[in-house]
Amino acid sequence: MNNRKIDKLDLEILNILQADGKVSNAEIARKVGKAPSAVLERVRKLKKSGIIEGYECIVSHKSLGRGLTAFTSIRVEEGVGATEVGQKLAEFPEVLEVHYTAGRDSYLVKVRVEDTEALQATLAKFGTIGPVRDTNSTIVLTTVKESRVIPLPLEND
Amino acid sequence: MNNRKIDKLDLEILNILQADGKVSNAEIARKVGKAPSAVLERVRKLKKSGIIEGYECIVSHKSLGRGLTAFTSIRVEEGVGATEVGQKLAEFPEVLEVHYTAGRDSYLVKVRVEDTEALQATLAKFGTIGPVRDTNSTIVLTTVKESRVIPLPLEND
DNA sequence: CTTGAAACAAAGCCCTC
DNA sequence: GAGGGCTTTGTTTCAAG
Repeated sequence: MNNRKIDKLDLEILNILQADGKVSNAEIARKVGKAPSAVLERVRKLKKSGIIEGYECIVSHKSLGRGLTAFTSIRVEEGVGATEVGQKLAEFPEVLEVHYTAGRDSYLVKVRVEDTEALQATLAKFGTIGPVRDTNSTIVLTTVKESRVIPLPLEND
Repeated sequence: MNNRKIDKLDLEILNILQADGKVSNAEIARKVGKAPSAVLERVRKLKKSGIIEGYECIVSHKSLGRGLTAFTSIRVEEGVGATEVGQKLAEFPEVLEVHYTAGRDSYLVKVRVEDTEALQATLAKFGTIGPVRDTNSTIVLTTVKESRVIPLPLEND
């Protein structure tokens, strides 16, 4: 979590990488008009400082029997133990996201499973976690957009 | 969207790629005990058939002034035009996900912005979309897990 | 940040099974 | 059809300026 100074060239590189995580350093170098070794050094520093968190291969969940996405709001017993609940929720492989949210003490999790039957099984597992009071699921019918690309300001900070 | 037959070797390759989107074909080949050219051919077919959707570079939003994540439920006028609303929502760069959900006619969107002020501005923009009735936002305090890695069954289909 | 050199990987071809 | 081995091209990586 090092807070390095990010300049315009870093932002350019990050934008190119966000558009396609598989571009080679050589091609980034061509696009920004610098030598490949210079770009390599930048990318390495961005990775080391935690600004680049990693690279993910996006696999089609529909093609692989995980066609059902649901968002489940989970109310937990107020007070202590809330953090551990989040950790336990994160351990389920079918739970892709775990967010602790404001408002009433609750988590919002994104679940990706095969069908409604599997969702029911997952919700039942949630119920076995101690401080979990109740759950409220919203089934996704169509996903129009799903990305992690964040807009980067192209001026300096 | 070709429905090819996925065998165990494909699943192994996908698991390795999901764990690290930047591994080289050569290293995958070493791990699965096959020649690099064979793995390359598999990966290409997986990409072509849509099972591999792409590769994303994950950039730390906190490091780059997008520290606020919110989930906003958007009720829309029932009936026609619902799809266009989803498309319009997806055009906002700060809107990372757009899901059309069951229940009442509504979208669930994930928004990533700088602060609450920016969230307010985004919500105001949502309001200018014709069929949008009202919005309901949940602020994320802590994100415990955020991934797109789906668990792959290691037996054949 | 650039250059140049060496190690490595990608991608195409041809061969075998 | 699918994988193994080879070759060429391009990329990564390091050292030195």
